[in-house]
Amino acid sequence: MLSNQIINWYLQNKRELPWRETKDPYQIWISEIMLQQTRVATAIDYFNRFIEQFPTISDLAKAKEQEVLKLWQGLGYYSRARNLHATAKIIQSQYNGIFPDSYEEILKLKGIGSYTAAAIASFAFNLPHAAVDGNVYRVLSRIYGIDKAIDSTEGKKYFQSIASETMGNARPEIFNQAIIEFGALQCIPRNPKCDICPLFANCFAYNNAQVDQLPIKSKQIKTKNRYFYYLFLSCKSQFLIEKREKKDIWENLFQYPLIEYNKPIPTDELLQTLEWKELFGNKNMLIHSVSGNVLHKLSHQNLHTTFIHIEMDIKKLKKNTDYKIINYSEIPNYPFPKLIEDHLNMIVKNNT
DNA sequence: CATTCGTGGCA
DNA sequence: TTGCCAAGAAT
Repeated sequence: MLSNQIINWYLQNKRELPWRETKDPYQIWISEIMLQQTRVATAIDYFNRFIEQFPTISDLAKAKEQEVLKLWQGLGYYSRARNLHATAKIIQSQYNGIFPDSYEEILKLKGIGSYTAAAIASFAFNLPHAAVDGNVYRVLSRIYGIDKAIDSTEGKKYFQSIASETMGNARPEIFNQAIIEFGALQCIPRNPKCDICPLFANCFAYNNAQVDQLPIKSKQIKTKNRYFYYLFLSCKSQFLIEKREKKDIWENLFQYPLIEYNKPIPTDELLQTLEWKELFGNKNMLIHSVSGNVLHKLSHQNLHTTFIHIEMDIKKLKKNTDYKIINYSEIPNYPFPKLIEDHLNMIVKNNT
């Protein structure tokens, strides 16, 4: 039986991971959110720091969102952290601080979709729901030779039913862990280890030379270009930051004052723009330096970034704005996108 | 249904 | 190098 083969493989090959040492639904929840679109190797350190700082739902519910985002800094997809925090507060107030123990209730929580609900329901409560993630799509598509697109509504529904059938009467907790781990270590995206695979004899893709063609994805990602001009306004060891509050990338993270264009603009033209004049008027200032083009690539965007370092009396800028003046020593209190964090690290390094 | 949301690793 | 992709979810 396929489920037994996968489970046997798992029992002999599984990794020791911090979230596998607990049955606490809170910790399992945190790990599953972190692991969304994120590699295990990256998530481990973030997980340990997170649990250390927020050991329980109550601790997380009492925290400030800014603290949570700071712990999340560098992980990406920051809505995960915002939803995590919001959900902790809801569990605290509406569920008496107790993590819900049914699939349907878990699925209602912010930031939890069908995969994560099934993962938590099975790992923490051993409920029979097949957790279908990218690994499972890959494993099932290859074994059964399924050519339905994994990013179509029809395909998702079909794979969900196949996964449930494959799980059968196996223990949900073990089976879900096993098939995910099998996909992560053995049936990997590129150059899967078919030569040492215990399932190759019954694998459709292997026996029909389709391993490299499965799974099928229908959509293609397209990226757009944005042009960021960040103004690093400093005075001795102080500088200006602002909070990003629009529905865009990096919501509720901090950055320097930003002038954005949809096409590149020469620095001398930038000095003539309305934004620039509104910001500086006739104030006394010195352009300390202008960086070269820094390319920051996101999944759907290329950010062509220029950092303009200006030295001036920044206290004179503060009126009528949401800008905040902070000292280098306060950097650990504010969550920054990696693009900004990297620049700050360079600045601090050059001034100490 | 298509798009958007980060960052890092790998060939 | 450049593109793909990783324990997906929300809109």
